[in-house]
Amino acid sequence: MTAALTVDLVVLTVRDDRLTVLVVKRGAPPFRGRWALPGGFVAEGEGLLDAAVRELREETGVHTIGGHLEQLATYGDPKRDPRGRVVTVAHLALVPDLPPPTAGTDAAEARWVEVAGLLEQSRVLAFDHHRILVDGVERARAKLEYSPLATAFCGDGFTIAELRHVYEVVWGTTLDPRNFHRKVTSTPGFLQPTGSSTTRDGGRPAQIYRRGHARLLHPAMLRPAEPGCP
Amino acid sequence: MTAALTVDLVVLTVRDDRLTVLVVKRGAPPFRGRWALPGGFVAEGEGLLDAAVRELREETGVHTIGGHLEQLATYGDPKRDPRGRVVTVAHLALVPDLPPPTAGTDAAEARWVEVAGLLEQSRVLAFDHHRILVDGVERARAKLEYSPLATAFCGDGFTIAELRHVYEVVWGTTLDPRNFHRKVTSTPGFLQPTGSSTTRDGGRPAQIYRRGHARLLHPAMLRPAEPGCP
DNA sequence: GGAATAGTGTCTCTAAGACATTATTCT
DNA sequence: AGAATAATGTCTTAGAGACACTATTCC
Repeated sequence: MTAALTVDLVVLTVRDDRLTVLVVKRGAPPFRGRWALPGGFVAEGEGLLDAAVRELREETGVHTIGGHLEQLATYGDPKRDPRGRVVTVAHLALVPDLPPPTAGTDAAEARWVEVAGLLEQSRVLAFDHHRILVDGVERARAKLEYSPLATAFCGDGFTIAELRHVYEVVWGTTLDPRNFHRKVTSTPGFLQPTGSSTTRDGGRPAQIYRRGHARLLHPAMLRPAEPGCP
Repeated sequence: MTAALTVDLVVLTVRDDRLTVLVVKRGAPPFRGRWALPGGFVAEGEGLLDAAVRELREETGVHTIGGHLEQLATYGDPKRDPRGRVVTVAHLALVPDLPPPTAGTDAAEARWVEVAGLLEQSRVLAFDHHRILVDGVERARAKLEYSPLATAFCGDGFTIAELRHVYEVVWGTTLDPRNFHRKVTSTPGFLQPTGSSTTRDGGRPAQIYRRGHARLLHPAMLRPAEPGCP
């Protein structure tokens, strides 16, 4: 069987103490005027990841430099698109806080929206994008546990407090600063000291780190158990 | 862009103390006569998971009852298929040891092959199926750590020794029987006692368990660290 | 000096790793 | 009785959680 092929993007960042996702207002039918995840058709002779990078740049002006981009999952329900058989390969991007996105060609408007609200209202996003968002957020939360990927939310250099803030916002919990400090500094390859430190008004300056070369955390940093789970 | 859409399957099982994968000998070009992962085109109006279930049954006679089937990843390199643009949604299936598969319509032959050998020889399988196999095996190994999915390799009722054997074969390690026993029986929801026990010649009978209702293990059962990793 | 933030130290408890012993069947 | 396999128990140690203190900057 032959199908139209698109990529969609769950682009997450941490802004103003909130986990936010990039959404665009659709400028063309179907779902014209509705909010949706950025995405679009894969071009001839174009790889899937390449298409995701291109769509992200074209439609929103966001570049993934310094961030992280990976394939999330593929959604191919026969009825997911009213136009016919459209299969989408969803991708997950984690990026540092960036200047407000600029809407591209296909999108009437692009903006950051708090994830929490979108997770509640399953009818806001077009197509099956609510499900894709749910899966993307869960993937991001899980990946923070066993990979150093939280650094993708930070800029090039960051402090341990900033990194901890990322964990707290993505997981929606609070973490003990001292135990967190011990954990991340004792995990080999997680962080790389730069030697420099912050300048700020009031308070001791903080060491600035870069992401290390580790790709997996051993042992993992588990998020606090859900209340009522055990 | 429009593309042909297929599903491919990494079907793993534990046979004769070996992790084995189901492969078929291709009965039609391209790669006619070469070994490949089972799979085929998605039908009109058919969901991706439905297509995977159907192909598994059609092409090999294997049914996934009692096992596990999930989406693995999607492979869409423009050059991955000489026929043109063919995007495949790979799936991962974990099944109990089953009677020898029967080749279906598209396949000249179907058989179980030890994974270890295929991982070494990256040129045996057609298309990019070696890469898909690598990803599938790694996914399976990782999932045993934080999910009770090893039970999918066992039949309906199984002993703790059988379950441990699955872990040992999939991970390629040996595990301490006593610590393993303590771990799986103390993790809530992992196992469900049936009350019955095995009958065998020589040796104390073993309790028979069924898979519990837990879908995630807390805390995870980590495989022994790779030598030279830390 | 005082406020603010960064970093270190200590105690406890859970759970994993290593290892010995007891229990229940069969021949 | 002896072989074979299942199940339980103990000691040690690594690491997470809870919590108090010291350090360095700015005003």
